[in-house]
Amino acid sequence: MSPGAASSGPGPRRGEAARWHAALDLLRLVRRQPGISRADAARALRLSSGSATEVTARLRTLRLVDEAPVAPTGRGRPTTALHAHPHGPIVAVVNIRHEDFQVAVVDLEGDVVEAGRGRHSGDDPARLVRRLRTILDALRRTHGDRLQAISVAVAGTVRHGRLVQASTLHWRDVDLSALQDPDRPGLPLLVGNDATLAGVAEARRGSGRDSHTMLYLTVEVGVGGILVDAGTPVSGATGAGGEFGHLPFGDPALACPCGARGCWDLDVDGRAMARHRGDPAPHDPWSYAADTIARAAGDPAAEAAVTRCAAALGRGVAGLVNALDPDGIVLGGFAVPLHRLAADALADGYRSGLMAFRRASPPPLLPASIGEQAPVLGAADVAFDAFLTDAGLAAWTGRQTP
Amino acid sequence: MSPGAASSGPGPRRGEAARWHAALDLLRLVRRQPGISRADAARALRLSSGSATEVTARLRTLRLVDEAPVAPTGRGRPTTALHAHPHGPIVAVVNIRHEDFQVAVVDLEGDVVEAGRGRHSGDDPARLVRRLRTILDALRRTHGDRLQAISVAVAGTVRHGRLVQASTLHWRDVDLSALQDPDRPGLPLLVGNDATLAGVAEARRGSGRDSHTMLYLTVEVGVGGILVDAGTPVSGATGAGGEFGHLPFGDPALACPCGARGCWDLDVDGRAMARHRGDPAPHDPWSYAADTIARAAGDPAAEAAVTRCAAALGRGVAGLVNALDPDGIVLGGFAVPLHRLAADALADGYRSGLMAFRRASPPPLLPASIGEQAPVLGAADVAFDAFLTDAGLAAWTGRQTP
DNA sequence: ACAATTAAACTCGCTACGCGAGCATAATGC
DNA sequence: GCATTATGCTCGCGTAGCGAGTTTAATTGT
Repeated sequence: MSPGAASSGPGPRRGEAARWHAALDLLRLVRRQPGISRADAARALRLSSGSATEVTARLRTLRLVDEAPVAPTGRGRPTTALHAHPHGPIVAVVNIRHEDFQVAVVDLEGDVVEAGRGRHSGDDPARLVRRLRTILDALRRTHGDRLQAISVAVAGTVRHGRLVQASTLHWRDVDLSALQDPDRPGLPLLVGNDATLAGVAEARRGSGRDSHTMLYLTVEVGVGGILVDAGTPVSGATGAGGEFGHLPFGDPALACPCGARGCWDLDVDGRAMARHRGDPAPHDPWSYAADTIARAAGDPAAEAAVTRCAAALGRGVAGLVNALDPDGIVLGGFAVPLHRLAADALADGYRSGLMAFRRASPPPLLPASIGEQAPVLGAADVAFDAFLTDAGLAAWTGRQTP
Repeated sequence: MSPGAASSGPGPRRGEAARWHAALDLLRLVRRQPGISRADAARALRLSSGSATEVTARLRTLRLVDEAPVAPTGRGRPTTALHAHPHGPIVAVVNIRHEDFQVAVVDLEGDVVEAGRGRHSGDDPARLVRRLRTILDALRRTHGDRLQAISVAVAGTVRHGRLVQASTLHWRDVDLSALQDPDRPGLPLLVGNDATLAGVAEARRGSGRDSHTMLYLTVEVGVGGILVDAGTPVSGATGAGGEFGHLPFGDPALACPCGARGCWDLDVDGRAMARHRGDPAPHDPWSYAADTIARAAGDPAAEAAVTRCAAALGRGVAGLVNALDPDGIVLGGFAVPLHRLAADALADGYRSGLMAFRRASPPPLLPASIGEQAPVLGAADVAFDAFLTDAGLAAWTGRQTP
């Protein structure tokens, strides 16, 4: 595959696309910096003031951006602030987690305009899918044509939009295409791994904001994450990239439920803590890890288990830094308390695992800053990435795509 | 960092850029498919025949493309084949290896129009740099303004265009910016790791041609490589990505010269073979590996050493597939004979290290198909990537970049 | 040999984007 | 109140790309 391949597939023709080029750039900018002034936007996009007038006027009548007066800051004619239009495009987001789910409606600015949640038993994926369909149908009815995509984050491995493995959910090979709306067959349905999407959100809006290449790592049951390069997740050919927990950093004698041996997963989560404390393998490694971390302050065995996991985490992170060369590492899930409670062990494992030339200025380890909403915001981000293209805008403006 | 960031830096203004958009796309297409017919190109770029006429005419007068008549294949007016212009832009490429170097001049099509090579003692990087400067100066004099970039591939770790570590060359922190031409200070100088650039060439023109996300791995002294996603190398924040050999897949008791422990490097190359054969650590692991591989046919100890290295290679590849999700793996260097001589051991290590859901259709292991020229062609590829931009084209057409 | 057919290149008027220059407007500062 | 400053608006101009019609160079059939 080569970059710069011309789109020979369906989509608007060249001239059409060129005409909307500046408009697209402006929308992307507004999404990245909501409330940016029109004057600043014109400078950033290198548009003349005449063109800026023309483009914003066009986008206003299309209900894509809204212009609000802004309190004057200095001399000169005051400018206006650009925002998502109150009746502009929105995406519906679902985040399927271990025992519950979140639903949200997000606008172009990344604002959550509507949010809900619910619990699920987890034993019947088909039932959950039906339930989510009902909720999404209701959203479609209230929001109508404003809805431009459905984006799903799920706690499991996703390939080509299919959930192929979800160990914490005890699901295998669940087809989520039933979430598609039959009344709007063209409506894009995007499916992604929750850690991948959380990483996207952290890279664009969270602790990874200033990194060019950010490595996101989260420990729950095992290790998940993603490398986000210039805002784009490196999720491989099928979308299943980022399963860093199944790199063989650990003891080859230990078999992983994934089918391989010596997986890093087994060295950093509740299962590792149980081994270190001499307990049998826990049924619920997540709760076991939470419990061990809670006890670490007073209980020496728990503290030692936490320390050993932190060291294993640090060593693995160092290996990934050697291989992938990020300039920022963002930690989520249990990696945050591991980092807090055993900073020295983690830093030692990290430093000593780095190639010597990297030790002068190793990339910083930062705790995630978005929290529970991260997968939701990341899912909205990738959905708007897909919308803010020639084809997506063509659909909104009513132009047909041949 | 977010994608779609508008270029607020220097470069041609928007209107200028838009005007050359189709021309750029056509040049990129000609580079990817030299000799493509004008009619096919117009279809691929979705240009009307009128626009195609206009664009090609413009590019012809600018000495960027050349049109040659083509033997008619069927009915209808025969079309013309698009090629790099014989007086069009070229890049100078240098590949610095262990004991020798290659120099080449490559055109837009990827054809090597001039090639040379030389040996170097390796003990004095400054002397080599001076020598290369002389050669590059001569190239500049013969080719004049046709020269659009200098692109350097080097057998070592590169960060921000600086060579920070080259263990086989026994160099540390060499500044290659002296290769810059003082008479043409604007001439871009690009520096990259040789395995990274070989991976780019394999992904675009070699065995990885049909992969979307290709993992390139080469064994020489240690393991190098790169993940190439949609033609773009994922080389991290500073350009030092792809050092997969320094992932801790191996025995933590073994110290690696890089400063870390348990590096994969130590399990797959000549050093590993020496351990397995009970020999002391070789001074020249490359030659030791070559020798062991040569003996593997008859010598059981050598054969066993090769088999163990192949198994270690397979296990590591599986881990990388789990983490990065490529759809094609291209093997270079000693990985090719390891794969040939111990196919079963490699395949067993590979299969058993994969997550279960990947085993149904694991990405294929393919030998590299370009060979020695791969770093040179890859270096030319990235140089032309940089040239085929608004700014690069502006420089060629004589427009000034504000 | 000479049409008929076919695919591609060329010509030309049309539309719309973005530019730039000039003008209008709304704030600050003296 | 008036100069200053930053911004938005108007309008003529240049150019890309389209599309429809025309021309050209090959094959295919009689």
